[in-house]
Amino acid sequence: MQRIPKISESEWEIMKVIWRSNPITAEQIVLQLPADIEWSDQTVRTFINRLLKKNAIGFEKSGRSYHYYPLVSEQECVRAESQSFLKRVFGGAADLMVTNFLEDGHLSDKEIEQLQRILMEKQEKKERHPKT
Amino acid sequence: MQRIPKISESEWEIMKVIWRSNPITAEQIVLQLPADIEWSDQTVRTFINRLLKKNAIGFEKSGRSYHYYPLVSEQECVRAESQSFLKRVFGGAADLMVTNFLEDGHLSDKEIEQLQRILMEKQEKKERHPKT
DNA sequence: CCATTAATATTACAAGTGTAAACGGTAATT
DNA sequence: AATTACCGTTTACACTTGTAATATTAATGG
Repeated sequence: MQRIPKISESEWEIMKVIWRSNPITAEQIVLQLPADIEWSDQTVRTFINRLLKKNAIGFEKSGRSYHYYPLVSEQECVRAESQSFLKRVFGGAADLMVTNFLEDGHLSDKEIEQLQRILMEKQEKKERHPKT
Repeated sequence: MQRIPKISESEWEIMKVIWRSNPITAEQIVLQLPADIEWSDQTVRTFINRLLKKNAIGFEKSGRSYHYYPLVSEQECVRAESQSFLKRVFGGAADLMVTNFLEDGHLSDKEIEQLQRILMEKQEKKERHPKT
């Protein structure tokens, strides 16, 4: 049983809501899903149930309804998905991927400047901690 | 019928081979798959067939065997997958994604320098073509 | 020309996904 | 107390994916 369960596209939407605020009831999850998602209540509950089965979330009973909370962190899920994506599409080469994003115009000028700041910081940090 | 078909993880492996060299026979595809992939011939042919059905590849008959070639470019598939990944995991925010890759230590120092060069170039280009 | 063989095409089958409806129990309402 | 309304659980069903085995067709060697 691997640490991080495989989370499907739809399930990601549920998880994002739960990570944002938890513990949370099924009803609230439905309400907090992005407006462009139009799933029936039942559908949402199905996804919640599958996430329970996968041990991606847990719950505590509270009277009539359950309050769900994550059992895996967003951090680790993002990392796992990123690795998988990276491997599938770029054969694992992270620099290739980032380069592609830069070249392919996914990023606005403002975003590019932001990145430059981050890179700068990283560089400085490196210089202050040589070979760490 | 959308332009870019959805290509599964296994199918990506096939596509990568076909993009690298085409037209190419099924036999050669089997041979050129990464060594760590151990699929039976039949499995590979199944994937090839599914890609045909999806119109991701085409073929020309040549005697006994077919020679396959891509009908969609790697560029557009990479772009589609990236968009999908971005939307699923980062809610579409490309800068968040790149930042995450930087922060999360996926990149070596050398790669980071490389990126800085690319950003630099982009910046320069922008300055030479103001508001283009 | 026909049998052999090699390559493609069809079929199989379980697990995962998207999308719900139906069922069941418990709490609230009449 | 009986009924309703709500919430979670079970069941459903078609499509995709991973992983092949089997069937069919076409080319090639005799």
